[in-house]
Order: sequence, then structure tokens, then C-alpha cells
Amino acid sequence: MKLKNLLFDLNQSLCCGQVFRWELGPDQWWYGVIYDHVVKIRQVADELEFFIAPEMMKPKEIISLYFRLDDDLESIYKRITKDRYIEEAIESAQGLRLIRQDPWECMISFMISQNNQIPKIKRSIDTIAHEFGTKITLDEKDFYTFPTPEQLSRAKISELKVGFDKGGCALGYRAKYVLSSALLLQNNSLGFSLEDLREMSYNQAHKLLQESFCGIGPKVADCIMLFAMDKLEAFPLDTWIRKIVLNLYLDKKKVNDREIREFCLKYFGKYAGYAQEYLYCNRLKLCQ
DNA sequence: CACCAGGCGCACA
DNA sequence: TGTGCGCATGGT
Repeated sequence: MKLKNLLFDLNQSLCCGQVFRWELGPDQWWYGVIYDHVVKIRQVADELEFFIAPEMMKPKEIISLYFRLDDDLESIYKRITKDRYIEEAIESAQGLRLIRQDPWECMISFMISQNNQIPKIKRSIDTIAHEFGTKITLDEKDFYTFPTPEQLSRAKISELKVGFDKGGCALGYRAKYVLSSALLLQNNSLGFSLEDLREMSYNQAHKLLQESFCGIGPKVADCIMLFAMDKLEAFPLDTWIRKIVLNLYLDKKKVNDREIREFCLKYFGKYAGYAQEYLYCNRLKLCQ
């Protein structure tokens, strides 16, 4: 698939911490699961090469949808480049695109991310998929889809909670959040589906997520809004971003999260979420 | 052995 | 509405 003059960097997009289940093989191909398909993919200059299993009708469309290839990155850059910090962040991660994730997997992933570290988050999610997902084979290697709410609701709380050494998913106290969410959706007891949230306004969906599920606060809700609900104005405020924004833009003043978010939305505009991702990607440089 | 991690729920003012 | 504390587990 030719990207022609389309700005895109596969490695940057998969490495920046927005998705947890991609792995770079020793063959330098990326392996991952998009919705319910295994994908093997690599980028060589402006050529995007990929294989998908099981086979599907329009593979290019799922790739284009997942990697948001119709976002106009150049005009997004124009809108969010407000100063030299964000300019340098964009420069060093040129072509990074937000990824359009499955809402359910995204919700559980970021529920697990709270008070946790990325390598362990990845391992927990991989274990969940391995234990409760559906097996798909590509190149004689086995991959597992992220389990549906129904599949995950069959888990025992202890299987999710206890450590890897005991055969669990090491979710600790988050296990109850994950299992109760699976049950709520599997029973359809909320009166809405996660897909319905996509049709709502940012404020409505952001609020409803926190009211409906235990384990979702403002930050996790914002991750779901940004990474799965097409709400590009969402600005997830984690420990890194909070520190960066306070240091660079708010002169280290004592400002609460609501005010930080209001500032960022006003400052970066309707693509604030893209600005967040580029800042997060450069967090180590920006925090020193 | 301490201490912390892409936060959140809860108990209190 | 705002603040402080504890949290399961794994890693340093």
C-alpha cells in the first residue's frame, strides 16, 4: 500500500504508549491484533506492507481506519504548533498518528494502566488475551484477540487479580473493576453500548463513562475519548503531562486539573489530544 | 529493604 | 468542591 505523500510513521505510532499489544519481531515486522484480526506490518519508506489473518474483504480499509490515515496531519500540526516545545516534540516524532482503538479493549487497557507501569500493563493485557481471548494463527504463530465482555465475564476474580507467578494476570486491586465492567456490558444492564458513546458529545460521554464504570476517573475517561471515541479535543492528564504543562506553560503555579485541562484546550485548540500525544512521546526530554 | 508506577475510590472537611 | 490516604502487584 503506497502512502505517496501521506505523512505517517508506523514505528512512532506504535511505540508512543497509546497501544499496548504490538510487538516488533526479530524479523523487524510488527505483529499485533486489530479488532479481531492478526496483522503483520512494516513500513519501508512510503510503502506500507501488511498481512492480515483471517483474510478479509477490504484490508486496506481496516488499516486506514485503525491508523487514522485520513487525519490531515499537516493541518493538525499547524493548529497545535504554538511554541518551540511542541514544535520540537512534533519534529522528533514526525508522522506519529493517533490510533483508533476498539473502545472495549481501550477501556480495559487504561483501567489497568492506573498506578502501574507500561511493561507490566503490556504483560497483563497479553495474559488476559492469552487466557480468555480467541486464538488466531499467522505464519504458524499463535495470537489471541482481546476477549469480548462475554468471554472476559467468565473469568474468576482471582485469575485476574493474582500474580503472574501464580498463573494470574497480576491486575491486583484493578481486577474487580475489569470483571464488573465485563459483566455490566455482557448483561447489557447499562442501557447503552460503548459504541453509543461515540455519537455523544465529549462532555456527555466523558461523564457517563465515569458514572457507569468503577475504575474510570477523568484521566482514563479521557484516554477512551481520545483513543477510541474520535474526540480529538480530549487531553488525558497523567503524572507526566501534568508536570510538563505546569513547568512549561503555567510557571509551576498551583493549578488544579480542571484548570490545566481548560488551559490546554484553549491553548492547543480542537486537536489538543494530538498535542498531548506528542508531548507524552517526548516526556523524558521535556521533564529533565 | 524501601519506594514508586499513563489514578481512582473513599472518607472526611 | 476540595484534600489526603490506601491500594495489589511487580520492578528497581
